[in-house]
Amino acid sequence: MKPRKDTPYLDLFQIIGLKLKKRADESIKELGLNAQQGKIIDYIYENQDKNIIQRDLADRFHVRGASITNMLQGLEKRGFIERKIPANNERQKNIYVLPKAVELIEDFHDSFQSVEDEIVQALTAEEKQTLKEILMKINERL
Amino acid sequence: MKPRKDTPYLDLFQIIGLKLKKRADESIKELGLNAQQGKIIDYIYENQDKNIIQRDLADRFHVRGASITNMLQGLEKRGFIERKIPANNERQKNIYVLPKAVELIEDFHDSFQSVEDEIVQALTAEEKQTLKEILMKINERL
DNA sequence: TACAGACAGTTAGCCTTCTAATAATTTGAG
DNA sequence: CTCAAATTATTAGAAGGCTAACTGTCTGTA
Repeated sequence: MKPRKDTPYLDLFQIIGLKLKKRADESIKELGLNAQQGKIIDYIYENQDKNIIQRDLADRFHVRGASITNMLQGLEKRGFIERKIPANNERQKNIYVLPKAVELIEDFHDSFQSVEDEIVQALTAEEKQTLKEILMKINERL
Repeated sequence: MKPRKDTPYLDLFQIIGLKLKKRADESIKELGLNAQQGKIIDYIYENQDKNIIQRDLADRFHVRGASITNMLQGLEKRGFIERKIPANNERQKNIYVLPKAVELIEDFHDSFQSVEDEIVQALTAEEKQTLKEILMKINERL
């Protein structure tokens, strides 16, 4: 007899996603930011030499442009980043990390790395490899 | 040379989780609810004979009690559910699905099932099995 | 058995995301 | 070359999550 409802993959991804979000937020809370803000600062830092604009962040993090506007306004007000309108296109804003945020980036890496380790700690090397391949396959096709 | 930052599992889980949430919301939007509301109504329906209370929903869905209060107030106001204080404990509220919501449950199942299918469509039977085992292992230890 | 602490639920206020509408600028097709 | 359409960013307002503080009820221990 089949169960009336059976979506184990959807359920597992949702629950694991929620738990990871909470772990990640918790692990960098002491820095006065949340995980999403940490990820964004890190991404800006790694890419600020490529003239990234807000649109790029929205694409990379799968959120709407309006959400990026909100987030960056907050980070700018608190002195973590700055935005400059480039000379060649007045519609856009290039984004740069300020020293106050650069100081935190190593801490972000440590925090995210420790959450990463929690995910895979119980897996064998082979399981880790298999999992990564399958997740990439799913992500590509979704 | 190692990359300065490398959290592929955390990143993949976050991105896949976000994409799935959007797919699921989209797939039941026409019913006037979001995926979380659908999941909750479905769960109440399956368990209303077991005298579930709000605390149980908070645990099952990994959200705070206050969020459940909010959600259920909305669903009650719109006539999808009702809450009754049981005779033996005036602190609690038992939760029941009303006919207006029961009608939708088959549609929820179809919608969630189609998102489920999207997740695993590109996988072999063996990959599906392996993935489920690994996800369950990760979820248990998180 | 009385009452301190635990437990269930609610409220208020904050934060982050979303959609829809809007403004300003750039692009490209005719 | 021009102007309609596309692009980038912003705002306002709604929704849903959170924490902290609170009310009311129950429970167990001294």
